[in-house]
Amino acid sequence: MSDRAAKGSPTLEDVAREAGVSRATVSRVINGIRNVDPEIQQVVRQAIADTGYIPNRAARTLVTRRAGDVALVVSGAGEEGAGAGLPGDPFFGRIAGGVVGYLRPRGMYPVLMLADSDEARRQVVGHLRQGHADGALLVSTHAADPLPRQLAAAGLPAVLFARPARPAPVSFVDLAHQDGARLAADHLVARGCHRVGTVTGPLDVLASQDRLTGFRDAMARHGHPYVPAAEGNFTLDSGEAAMHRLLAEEPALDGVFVANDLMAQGALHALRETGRDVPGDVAVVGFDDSSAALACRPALTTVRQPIEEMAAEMTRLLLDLIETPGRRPTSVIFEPSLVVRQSA
Amino acid sequence: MSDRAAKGSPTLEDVAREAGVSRATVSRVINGIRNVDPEIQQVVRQAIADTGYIPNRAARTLVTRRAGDVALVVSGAGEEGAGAGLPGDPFFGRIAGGVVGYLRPRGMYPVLMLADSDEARRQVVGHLRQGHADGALLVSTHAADPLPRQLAAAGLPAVLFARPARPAPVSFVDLAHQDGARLAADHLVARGCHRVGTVTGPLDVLASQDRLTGFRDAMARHGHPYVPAAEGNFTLDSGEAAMHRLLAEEPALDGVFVANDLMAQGALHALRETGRDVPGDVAVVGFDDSSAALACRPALTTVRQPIEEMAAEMTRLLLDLIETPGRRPTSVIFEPSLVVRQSA
DNA sequence: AAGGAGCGGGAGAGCGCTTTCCGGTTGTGT
DNA sequence: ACACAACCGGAAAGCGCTCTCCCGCTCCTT
Repeated sequence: MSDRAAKGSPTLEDVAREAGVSRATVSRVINGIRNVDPEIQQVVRQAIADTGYIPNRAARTLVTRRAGDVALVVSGAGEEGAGAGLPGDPFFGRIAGGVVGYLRPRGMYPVLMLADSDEARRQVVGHLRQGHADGALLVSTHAADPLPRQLAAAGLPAVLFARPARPAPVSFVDLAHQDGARLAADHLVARGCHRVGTVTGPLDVLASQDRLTGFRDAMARHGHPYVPAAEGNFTLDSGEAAMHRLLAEEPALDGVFVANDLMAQGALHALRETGRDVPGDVAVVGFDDSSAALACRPALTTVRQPIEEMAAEMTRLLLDLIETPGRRPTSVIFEPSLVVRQSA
Repeated sequence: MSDRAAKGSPTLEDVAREAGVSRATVSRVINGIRNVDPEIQQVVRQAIADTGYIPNRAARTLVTRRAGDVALVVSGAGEEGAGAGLPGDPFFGRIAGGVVGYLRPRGMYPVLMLADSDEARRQVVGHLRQGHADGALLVSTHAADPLPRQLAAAGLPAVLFARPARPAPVSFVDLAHQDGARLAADHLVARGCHRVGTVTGPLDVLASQDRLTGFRDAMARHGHPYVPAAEGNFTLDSGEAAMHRLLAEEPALDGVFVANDLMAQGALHALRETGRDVPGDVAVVGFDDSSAALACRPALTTVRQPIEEMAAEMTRLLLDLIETPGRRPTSVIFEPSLVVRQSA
């Protein structure tokens, strides 16, 4: 122990010598591959403990060609467009939480990468190919993100959060946005709202489109063929502005579905400014069940996305893909649920 | 090209053959170490381009004993205590943003690790020692986090975000919390507030203590020997409750300093509920300049922490430490600034 | 009783890279 | 001119691990 303390951490070789067996045997014990005499196993384990041996990841990766962790790529964050992306986006934290929650019990960790420019995307692909990670979890904030294709072209396993705008043979998880919108519509109608509008997200985002069409379809089924809509871009300010526009078009509005909670918070401000009571005069339903929903007064009734579970599933799919490279792309769609609070 | 396409990605050997030089020379060109004849360099670069060579990270790590990335460890997130930790904490996103911003130009990425239990902490230390990362950036949400010491004991380079509760020979970055509190006090006094109180963060957190004492000291210098305080735990609800308590003690309050924006948002709710106008009746100053500050109506006047810069500096310190192992611990303290909006 | 299947263990060949050591060439000082 | 240094490129030794062979043993089969 004293002699090898000088030469850095112990290696397999050291353990083997200590246990009086070969490197191969120690490796087998560690990796639980093939049968090894229980007695020898015991000796080896003792030797491992005695030497304080810790396997060297790089050496293992070199021969197995497995890095043993995955990349969590946030694409298109800082570029022009909606939310601030990574910073301040509570979404990101929840996704990361779900990913880490699934990975950790398996002794893996995500490598965080941002791809907010073409240059950055190139770098990300390059690093993945260097073996930094075995695959990528991709969260695109942009509709036309080229990264999914680039990853596919490089033959790198990848799973997306949200269906890609341009169809591609890639696995993904997503939410049944239309069903969520329907939940909101049903709730507003059940409350007795007659003049209902909606504040949408940026319409170049699929999720926004789905929420809008889902909402309109559901309202149509309830006998409301026309639903006024104002487009926002998922930020609080844009929600406030959109709400004002909606009120200008339909001053007698008594119910509104807002495509995310942050904009709903802005809508609440607009409603208060114009002297309307929520939920007395106007009922408001948000989307996401983010922390913003609880920060609102009145607290927001909202459509919940099970982000953490979705992130965990996304991770599961990726590990599957890494495990079985030939596997065909899969998609898993989650069902949203309505969380009723004070605003509607 | 055709023959080696079959056997996976090209290696140094392939490039060397293509360029008609030895592996060593190619390696030297790639790493820019020692002088290599410019002409040969050109040939090698061409060969690299032709073969589409990408260096294998594991092999490089194995011999250089450098992983080439760092861990971003969030410690004590899910455990009992204040904020939800990672999920939903906008802080985390901003820190991550600052870290990635500094790392990316250097071709590095952070590995995200959560340490929310003793078991998890053990795992984190283990993985770092396996060579997963060369050092750790540690964000502790808990006062008495054992991780800094464990890392130090394992001889792993580490830099903390925020001064550790128990003094330790570790580098860290922090904010001059007292100065921030003074900024708030000066502003409130300048506005003509006479009856001023404060909502503090959890007092087992150093930052909370500093903000409180800083605020009290500054108010004392302005001739206000006593400042009523109510303790919150950095959540919106706790801020609202604390504000109510403060109002009970001092109904004629005309100014309040709240130790973070989220609680300030709650305080705003309490003030509105009790029929007080902000800033007319009561001026409110928050802390952090987080996204919550902008979500408030009126928008929050707040003390800004340059989180991104702090995170970048933290990263710089860590890379320094990795570069020069013997280096002594350093600390860098950032100065806050006041962002004046509508609430005060 | 003899042949073969099955199993547990060791030897050793790499995985792809960096880096020391060496030899040959060219430049420099006296 | 000659010794010496500086410089550049190649050969080769690993870094620590996995995994394929291979060998010797036991045990079952016929």
